[in-house]
Parts: sequence; C-alpha cells; structure tokens
Amino acid sequence: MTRLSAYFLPTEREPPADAEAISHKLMVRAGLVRQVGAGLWSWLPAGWRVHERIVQIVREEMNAIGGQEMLMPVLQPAELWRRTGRYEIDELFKLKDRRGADLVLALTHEEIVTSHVASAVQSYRQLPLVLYHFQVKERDEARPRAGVLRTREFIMKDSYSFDRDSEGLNAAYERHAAAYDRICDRCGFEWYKVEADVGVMGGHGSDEYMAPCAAGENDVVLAGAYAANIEVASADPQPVALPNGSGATESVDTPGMTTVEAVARELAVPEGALLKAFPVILETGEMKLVMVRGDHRVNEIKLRNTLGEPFRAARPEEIAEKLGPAGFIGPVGTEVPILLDEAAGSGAYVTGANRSDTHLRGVEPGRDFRFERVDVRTVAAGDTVAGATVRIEPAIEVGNIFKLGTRYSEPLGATYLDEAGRSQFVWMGSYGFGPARAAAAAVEQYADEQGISWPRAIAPFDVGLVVLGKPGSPERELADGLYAELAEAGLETLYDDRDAGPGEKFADAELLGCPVRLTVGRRTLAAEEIEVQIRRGRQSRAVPVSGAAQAVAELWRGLP
RNA sequence: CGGGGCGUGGCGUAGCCUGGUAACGCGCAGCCUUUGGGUGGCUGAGAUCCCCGGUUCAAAUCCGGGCGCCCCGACCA
Repeated sequence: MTRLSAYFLPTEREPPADAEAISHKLMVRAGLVRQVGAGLWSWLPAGWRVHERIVQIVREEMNAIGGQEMLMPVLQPAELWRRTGRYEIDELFKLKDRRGADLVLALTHEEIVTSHVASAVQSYRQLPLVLYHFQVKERDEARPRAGVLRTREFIMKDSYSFDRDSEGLNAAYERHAAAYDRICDRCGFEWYKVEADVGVMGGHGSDEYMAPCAAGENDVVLAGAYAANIEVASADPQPVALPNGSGATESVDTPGMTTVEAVARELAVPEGALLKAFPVILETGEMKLVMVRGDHRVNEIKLRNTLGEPFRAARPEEIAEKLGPAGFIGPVGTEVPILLDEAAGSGAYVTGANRSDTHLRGVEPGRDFRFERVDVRTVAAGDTVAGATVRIEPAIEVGNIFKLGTRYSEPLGATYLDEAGRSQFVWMGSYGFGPARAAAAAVEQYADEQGISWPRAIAPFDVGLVVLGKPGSPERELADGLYAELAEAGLETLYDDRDAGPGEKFADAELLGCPVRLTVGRRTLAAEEIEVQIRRGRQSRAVPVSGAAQAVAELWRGLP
C-alpha cells in the first residue's frame, strides 16, 4: 500500500526562484524531480514511476518490431571514438583512468554497438538485427536549461538497426517510424513527425518526433500536411511588389545606409525588393556570395547542406578585398560565384554596388549577374506550402530517427559476406527516444492553474485517494477497504492518509496530477457515495460506495 | 563561448547602497483547535549569510580572487 504519509513526495508551495518553464516549476513543486547541479537531476519516487511507465511503453513497442534489449556501458575507451572521428566533439566528456588511458562518457552508443556487430556478425545470414538499450547519456552541454528538458545526463532509449543494404535499412526505418507513432500515441501527448536535418556528417534521412509546447527549443514549420523542422523547411514565399524593370541599372546614393531597413526606407521600396548579400568562405578558402531577398534570412543549416561542407561568414577584410565595403556589397561586376535564393524571383532589385555609400537600382538576376539557384532561406510564418499557410510553433524533440547508412560501419569495419562471398558494409540506422522529455512535454501540454494533469498512461499513479477524517474514523476504514478494491480492479493508487486538512490534500493531489482523484469524507459517506474527480477539467461526480472500484476502473479506461 | 542576473535556516525573500545583536512569510517539532479547499492559536528548534583572502576596533554588507546557479543569444554529430 502506497501511503502518502510514508512516501517520499516533497511537494513545494512555491516554484524554485530560477525556474521559468512550466514543466520545470511543476515537476519540482510536485516532488517528481530535484536538481543536483546544472543539467543534473535526481528523479524522486513519483517522478521515476512516470519515467518508468514511459520506458515500459517504449520497451513494448521496440520488442514488437523485433528489437532485442541489451545494455552497453557509458564509460568507454576513447579509441573507438577516435576511429569514427567523434572524439573531437565538444559535448563529449573526456577523462583518464589511473593508468592514464583515455576514456570518454558516451553521448550515444553507435561506436560500441557497431563494434560488437563488427566482431560478431560475419554473414548475411546473421542480418538484419535491431539492438537497443535504455542507458544514461552524458553530454557536456554548453547550456543546460528548463529543468529536465535539456540536461547533461539523461536516459535515452537508443536502438540501432543493422541491414544488408539500403532497402533493408529503409524497411527497418519504417518499422521504427511506425513504432514511434504508437509510442507517442500511447504516452498521450500531442506530437507530430517532422523532416529533420541530417547534419554535416551526411546520412540518408531523418525524422524528428516533436511535442509542441511553449518551452520547446525547436521551431517547427506546419502547413496542412507539411511538417518540418525550421532548420530544413522549405515553402513558397509571400509575394513582394517589385518595381518594374527600367532597363539599365542605376546608381543611387545611400550614405551610411548599411541595413536593409534603411535602404528600403530611403528608396521607398519594400524590404523584399532588396537583395541581401551574405559572403561565406568554404573550407577550401573559396568565397561564395549568398543572396536572399531583403525580407528573408539565410538559414545556415540549409546553406551548409546546399554547399555540402562547413563554411564560415567572411570577414570584413576578405569582403573588402573580393567585393567591396561591408554593408554595400552586391552581385554586379564580381567574379565571386553567386548563389541566389529561389524566393528571389525575376524582377528588378536593389543591391549593394560594391562601393561605399552606394546601391544599385534595377538589378535583374540573369541579366546583370550570373547565379546558381538555391534554397537557403529561413521559412517565415505566412509563407505557403501547396497553398496552405505556414505557421511556426515551438516544440520539444522527444525522439529522432536517423538513417546512418555506412557512416559507422566503415570506420569500425562492420562488414559481412553476402551470398556471393563478397564483403559488404552493414547498413545502419539509429533511433533515439527521451523518456524524460516525453514526461516534461506532457506536463507542459496539459498543466493548468492547479498543477499537472497526466495522460493516464504515464501518470505516477492511476488514482489519488484522499481520505478526510481522523485516523480510526469510519472514513478511514472505508478508504482502507477501497484501496484494496482499487488494487484488485487493477488500479495503482496513492493513498493520502496524512493527518492534514482537506485543502492541503486536494491541492497536493491536483498538483501531482493523477488522472482520477477519489475523496472519502463524511459528506459523501452519509450518502453512501464516493466523490470522483477527473483531473483534466476538474469535473466531479459521485459513485455508489458499493462497486466503486469497478466503476472507477471503467471510468479510468475511458480517460485520455 | 558572448551578454545579463543571482548566491542569506528546507522553500520563497528582506537586510547590502550608508559596516555595529541576522529579519519576515511558508515549512518543520510539541500542545490545543479545526476536518470538504493550503484552519486558527501558543511554544520551540533550525543560518560556517557560497568559498578564500584583504580592509577595519568591527564585514552578510566594502575591496580582490575563485566557485556555483539561472536567463537571453551562439552551439547542440
């Protein structure tokens, strides 16, 4: 019997002074988690129950697609990470043992799991495989934030698929996607799957599972059936009224006007009638000039993916040497290759003139400069996708699925012999899911003035049972019996048997947010009834004492 | 990594500018009261004022250094 009088649930009346995010405030106040250091959290008993309920849902769905659970260490030799080129990652914790050997704390487990497959798998007959575990991840985050939303240490379910070829990988990926859909549905939070960035390391495709909420760190672009992380999103731009092409380009004086806003105002044209220049330097040292409409922003991730390599912004002296004074640079009369964003359609634009205090009017792409067409701008609210208007929402990333290809099997030598006896690299996928983030997302999405309102599948307890009346009273006696009946009916109950006033008990029950609250008090007892409150919406009803547990169980099954 | 802020009983804060017995609310312990929305009363316990150093007769307060935490941004394989 879980009696609150003996349960470690340190609730607080006030949130921590430094908390901003709703989930941060409420999870601390409700006694679910406690902070240890920056990005370091302990999960207290009730919080851990939530975490483990989510874990169990994930486990069931991973097993259902043939995943095999195992466990790999967090502390690992640095050698494997050097081989895959990930040793240099800033977020990777690095340490030495007493003999001076280099070790790392894993931020994911591709290296280890791939090394096991490399040594244990020799034949196509041993594939495919899906291996997974729930294990702590360590990341030296530059800035942990928002309670358990972004921490330096957290538990992740990470699974890894191993297939003979890309077709096999695609199939494994789709099975994971379907499993993730079910996991998110079963956990009971709102979510959507979005296209994601595959990163500079390449890869063959990636989707993220996003839970929309105010504290989310990611911006998601939504339009009809379209959903993408803003890092990779594309959309049709809002139209801009361009001045008519007037024939030749014309110089205009724009003294000191280095911003789009200033130039647009001076020339009385919309900002979108300007072309903004963003010179970048590639790894080879080559400069390229990226141009987007004046009312648009360069999306550096899309640009990196378009370039196919990392880049940096050019420095003023580099710009001056190749183009002109920063603030007045443009595409006309330069040898620097030009990448023109596709949102800048044909027409006459205002651009920098590559001379101080001067812009050019009537510049027409194609006629006045040659360019390569690219899609490198950041999508903005109000753009459209297939006619549907774009909106942008913040969201928490709770899961990410990723087609790795041979990114890890090559450096770690994970090969097999095919039917023809030829050595082939194993094709891999990796699939992460964060139970802590899922929990925090649910808190964020359903919290109200009184506190948390858990989806029933991941609540710390199914039922909060509040008894009013002194120990030894008839109310207590009835509540004791009810607890046993609820257990028989399959409901896990937190029994508030504390010697506290009704207000305090109700407040704590609603703060903790179990989907159903039962109250046994003199008032209801006299009527041979028990009060049932549905946490979400806080509607109350009465059920007869006789058969109450079964009635509550039935009610509970119908809750979200 | 850049910018800003904060560190005082378990929690939330005041005191700091202008140096002189560490204060308030909540919580906690005991007794009484109350029992359908954080009840009221009495009594009491609980603080190396983040750390180190300096100035001073005297430092929570002033000065120097360090550590820790939060927020905004950058970053996030």
